[in-house]
Amino acid sequence: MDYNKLAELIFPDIKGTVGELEERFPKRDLPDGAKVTRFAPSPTGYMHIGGLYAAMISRKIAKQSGGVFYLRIEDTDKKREVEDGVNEIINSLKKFGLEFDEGPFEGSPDVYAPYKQSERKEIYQICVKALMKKGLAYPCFATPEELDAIRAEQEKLKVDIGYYGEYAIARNYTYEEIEEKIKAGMPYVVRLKSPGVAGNYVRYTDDIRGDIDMPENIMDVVLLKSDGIPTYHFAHAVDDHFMRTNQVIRGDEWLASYPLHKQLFEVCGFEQPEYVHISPIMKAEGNGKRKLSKRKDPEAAVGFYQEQGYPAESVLEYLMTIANSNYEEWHAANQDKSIDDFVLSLSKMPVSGALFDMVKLNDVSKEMISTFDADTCYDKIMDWADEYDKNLYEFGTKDKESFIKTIELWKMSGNKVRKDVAKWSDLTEMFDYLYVPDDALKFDYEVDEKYTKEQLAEVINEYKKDMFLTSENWFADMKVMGEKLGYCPNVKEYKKAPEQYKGSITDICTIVRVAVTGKKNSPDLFTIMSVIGKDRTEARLNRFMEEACK
RNA sequence: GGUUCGUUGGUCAAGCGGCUAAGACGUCGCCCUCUCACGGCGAAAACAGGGGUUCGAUUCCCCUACGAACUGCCA
Repeated sequence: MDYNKLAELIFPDIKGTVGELEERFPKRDLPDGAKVTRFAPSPTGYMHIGGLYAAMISRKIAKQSGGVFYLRIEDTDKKREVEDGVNEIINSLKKFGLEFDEGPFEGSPDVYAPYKQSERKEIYQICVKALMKKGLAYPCFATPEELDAIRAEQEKLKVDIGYYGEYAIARNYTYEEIEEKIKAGMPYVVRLKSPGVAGNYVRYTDDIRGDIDMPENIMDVVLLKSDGIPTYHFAHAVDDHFMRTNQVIRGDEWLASYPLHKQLFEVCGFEQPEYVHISPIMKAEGNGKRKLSKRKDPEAAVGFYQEQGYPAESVLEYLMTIANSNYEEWHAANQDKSIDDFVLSLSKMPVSGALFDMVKLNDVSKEMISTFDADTCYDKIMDWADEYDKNLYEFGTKDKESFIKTIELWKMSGNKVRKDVAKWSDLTEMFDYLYVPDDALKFDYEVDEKYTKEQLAEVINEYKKDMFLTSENWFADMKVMGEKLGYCPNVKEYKKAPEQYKGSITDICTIVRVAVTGKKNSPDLFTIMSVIGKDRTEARLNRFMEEACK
């Protein structure tokens, strides 16, 4: 077979050469050890938390080595595409401080452009034509039905499933046969003529997993689909070569296709990038765990965390603790440094998938928020509320000063920091008594069953007589009042002889707290009452008498 | 079915032939304290199972079980 003739038959209009491409996309001029990494999503407009995780790691590896982090859009499958999906990806990553050095956006350097695979059709075809000239690619006219039949046969015989060896019927067509089919207008794909040999193994070294031996690829995979667009695998080889990626960081679902990718780079004459396969983020289900699923798990979407109002810093911080478990320790020892100063180590990444732990995220986020000052909180809250909580936004806009006061209230108790808030949506849930107007406020009083209604009423009635809202010695006054009613002013004393009292100062405070806030846990009660004011406090005490003491 | 990967407390995890098997979150208890918190101290809690190799295995090898990924003209 004259492969040149075949190549011209299939690609009469493709004139470029691989050599020209090598010149057009020169090697990057970077210092030794600089990593070129990329984030390469499909433009579905959906950001998965795992995608954010991968992007964070890829960017970090590039940045800490003085390299380049770029965005490439893998839009070879039109069915997946969503309008404006690209911008959504860029914007949502931007919110996490993950910006690209290059990509399909305004202001990007364009040496390696275009960054959308759909705009690189000719580049792929040049490469396929070159392969065909070398006898390493051929057209295949098999219909889906024929392929199904092959598969069925293979299943029956219990041999490897796929298009290879003796099953690769189109491999042996003569030029004349091919020409005839083409002229007849039969649709076809272009397949790799795999040089792989069954029984051979290839060794792969992964920074995370170490050495892995896998069978060499023997499949004649599809390189170009019938519409002339490349499959993922081929596009990966061509793009990562000509965009000069030298470190591919990707999910471990790609691990199994390493032998194919290695072979593709080899037949094309491309230098191999390094690969690293990161484990997915999982979710518990029943007794086992599974990958966070777009369809089933709302928390799989990055948007979920934005809606809930988790600061971007918190999410990143949590993801970093998953990526390198020594991060927490490092951060504790370097509290003045930022996450950008941490040096991520690929070899310390986990090998098996970690369960996403919302409780831990909350803890990380509480710590994070406790380090923000009130003004920073204000800005972040308003950013969030503008989109997700109009009432809160209005409150914050109308009276910034009192709003800041409420922030200080839940951030600090005296001079001690509090760590109640993990996400901004907690504000209206945990602190509804501060942020929700009284007429819209629903109290679900968290009263302990140990208190009788009469007991509650007695304390509230007594307290109403003099709410000492302006008192410097509010707590001391509370003690006096409690003592009058038979409650021990000192917790230690009370514990020594509980039978002598109705309760302790703790009970007095708890009862008033629940009456005013509905909750048994709150920041400094006195300050709360000062913030909401005397009238509202009194109204709430009355309401409590109505709703909880009868 | 085949290929490959994985399996340390409830969760995330250190560990790389010799330890009473770190730490973090969560849980529980105690202490501090002008209530709630914050903080401090402490407790319970783990090497999937079975064979080897070795003076000695959580660490190395094999098998089993369980889990995961891949096995497309989707990425």
